[in-house]
Amino acid sequence: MEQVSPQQSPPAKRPTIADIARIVGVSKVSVSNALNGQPGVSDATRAKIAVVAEELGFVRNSAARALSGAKAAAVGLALCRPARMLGTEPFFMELIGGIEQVLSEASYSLALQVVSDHERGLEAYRRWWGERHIDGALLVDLRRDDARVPALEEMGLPTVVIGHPSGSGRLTPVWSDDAAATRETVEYLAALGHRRIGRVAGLTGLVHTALRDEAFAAACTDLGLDPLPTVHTDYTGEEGARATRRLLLSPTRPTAILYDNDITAVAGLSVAQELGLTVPRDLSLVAWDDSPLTQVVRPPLTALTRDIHAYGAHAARTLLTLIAGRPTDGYQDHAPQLTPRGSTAPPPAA
Amino acid sequence: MEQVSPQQSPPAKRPTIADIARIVGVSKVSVSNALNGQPGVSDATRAKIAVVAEELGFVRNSAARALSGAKAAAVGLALCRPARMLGTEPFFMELIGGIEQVLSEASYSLALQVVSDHERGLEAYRRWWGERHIDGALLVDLRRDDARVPALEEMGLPTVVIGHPSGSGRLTPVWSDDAAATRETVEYLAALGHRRIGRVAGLTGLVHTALRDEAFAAACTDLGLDPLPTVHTDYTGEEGARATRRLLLSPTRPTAILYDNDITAVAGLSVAQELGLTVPRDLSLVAWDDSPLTQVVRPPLTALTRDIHAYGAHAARTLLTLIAGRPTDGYQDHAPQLTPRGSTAPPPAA
DNA sequence: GCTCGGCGCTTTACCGCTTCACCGAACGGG
DNA sequence: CCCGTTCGGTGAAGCGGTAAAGCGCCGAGC
Repeated sequence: MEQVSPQQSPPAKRPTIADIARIVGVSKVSVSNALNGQPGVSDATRAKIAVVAEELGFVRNSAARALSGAKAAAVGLALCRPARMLGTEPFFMELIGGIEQVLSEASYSLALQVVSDHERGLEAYRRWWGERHIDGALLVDLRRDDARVPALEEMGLPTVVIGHPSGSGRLTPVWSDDAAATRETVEYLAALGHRRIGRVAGLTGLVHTALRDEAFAAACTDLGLDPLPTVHTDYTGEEGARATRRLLLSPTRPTAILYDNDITAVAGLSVAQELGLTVPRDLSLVAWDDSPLTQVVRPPLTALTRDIHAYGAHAARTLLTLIAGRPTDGYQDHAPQLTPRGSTAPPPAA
Repeated sequence: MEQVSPQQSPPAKRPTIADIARIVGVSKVSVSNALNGQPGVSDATRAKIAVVAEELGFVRNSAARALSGAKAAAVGLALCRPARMLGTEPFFMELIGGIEQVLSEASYSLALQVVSDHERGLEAYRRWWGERHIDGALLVDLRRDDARVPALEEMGLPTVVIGHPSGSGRLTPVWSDDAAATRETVEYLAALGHRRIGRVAGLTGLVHTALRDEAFAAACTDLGLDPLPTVHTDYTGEEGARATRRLLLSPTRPTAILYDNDITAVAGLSVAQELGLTVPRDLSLVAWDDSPLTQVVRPPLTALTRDIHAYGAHAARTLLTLIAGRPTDGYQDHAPQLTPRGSTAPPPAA
């Protein structure tokens, strides 16, 4: 080989705690302890070590750290939604924002994977955990009899379920009381005089959809309202529009509709206007989840407001507690609050 | 504490190659070689090892692997936006969806951190790279004279910049031609007869905002249109509304407005309607970036459509190429296409 | 017949860090 | 003055992999 040695600059040997130890004149162990704030090192030594580490530009090798049994300082979240749909839903970005805020304060990072279905999501958790890439997991979009729950339980991966305790098994839940909010909304609409209330729901199969379905039906029954079928959607504007059209063209047209998210509600508003209905005179609308969207349309939508950012933060905080080995029973967030705006009013006089 | 012992199941010791080796009756090294497709293992042994690995549910420990010099199989993305704003912008979730899709096909994961400013973003990259947590990075929201560019260059971290080459230095850019799209839009509006076109832009300081500003100004000059001031916003609905109000109440009220994102455009539509203007009769609106939002409002908005999902996918693919050590010049995506809808029409007869 | 080379596998030696067991010196109470 | 404690610190032993070198064994070539 007469080839010139490749220009591959030498891998730039990074400084290790051994280097620091040699320079300062102490053992590796002391350096490790000093850098991790562990006891057993005098303040003077600690300071010297800090200085040398700084000037060497030392960065600890987390691989080695993880190998010796320390934490990975990351938690995993596998989102099971068709990737293209995520963009439309403010919910997840807000949730992630809240999660991130808490994690970054603890210097934890978030491993995020968007997967097509729950099996692949489970695979991701399994891989991350197996590789010791994460110390804990967050689970969302809980389904009835969700296979991921027993699987994660068995793996022994500290997990926080963002969803109702009824589906979280022995995993730790962080949830809000959707049933109460549903009931409150129905009562509010009934108080305005509505007797035919429609519901455009989210994906069947999701635990919270079922809970809202039940609470909605129960509330209607209790208040003696005419039962209307609930229409399920995939949360997109298209399906929201279709569902609304279906409800409004049925013989028992509702005078009010409760939507499971903001996107379907906004789409529903457009459909109503297309059909020549004036909101809220002819039709009242309520959106679940408030977002800038609801206030940007005319009329602004009455919405079930909750602080999703805080919700995510609570979940992250609970997970960190769990990872630290401290006991926690989970966290019940505030129920969403009804924020009346311009899209609700008494029904038209029969 | 008379509390029942917590369900904390034991840390669930995971199988290692040593376990497999013991069971199969070979050395760790043979297992390692077999599992990695290295030569030096007979097919028979290889098969036995595969079987045992499978039934043990073996997952290789990437920490140990990384320690011995292999890849981390992850890339990093630090988003520098106030966390609360993310939820409102479909752009990022779509982008992340596209990135994720490509990464997950390659079994790469995405390390995501939402940070408050660019310095902290840089810190995240530095930490990840130092810890060998990532093999490459994605950079977004490029600023003029962005300090992160030289820093990442110096670190030697393979990086793809999602943004115009003019700001990406020696890093690999993936971009689309915003200037062309801006010009096309102005020409379209001018062809309709508009002579006073307003612009509600994004954050000053971002490279793509500046590029659009320049292209917009140049197009107006070339076409001999009346110059109007560009109003900058932070992409939120509130600022979009304020900017629109300012433009519409100015003595030189524009007859058409071009917005830098969908949220501000939708907010602008509401403001126009509040002020008693009918869109598109009295005012034409164009949104940059199409999303379900633009089609859910009335009238549906004329928008600059681009496939953000694909954009993210291209970026991820380019980064993987870079990481693999194969050469790449970056990738120029299609320029956004103008999709005319109901929000644009000729201006009112003067 | 003896060397040589390749195959299939093992042994050895780390990678950088943490945990564990232990140790000497200083201190302080009885 | 002695003994138990605390403090500040050390050395060795891995964590789970991988790279490199070594080692029988076999068939081929001179």
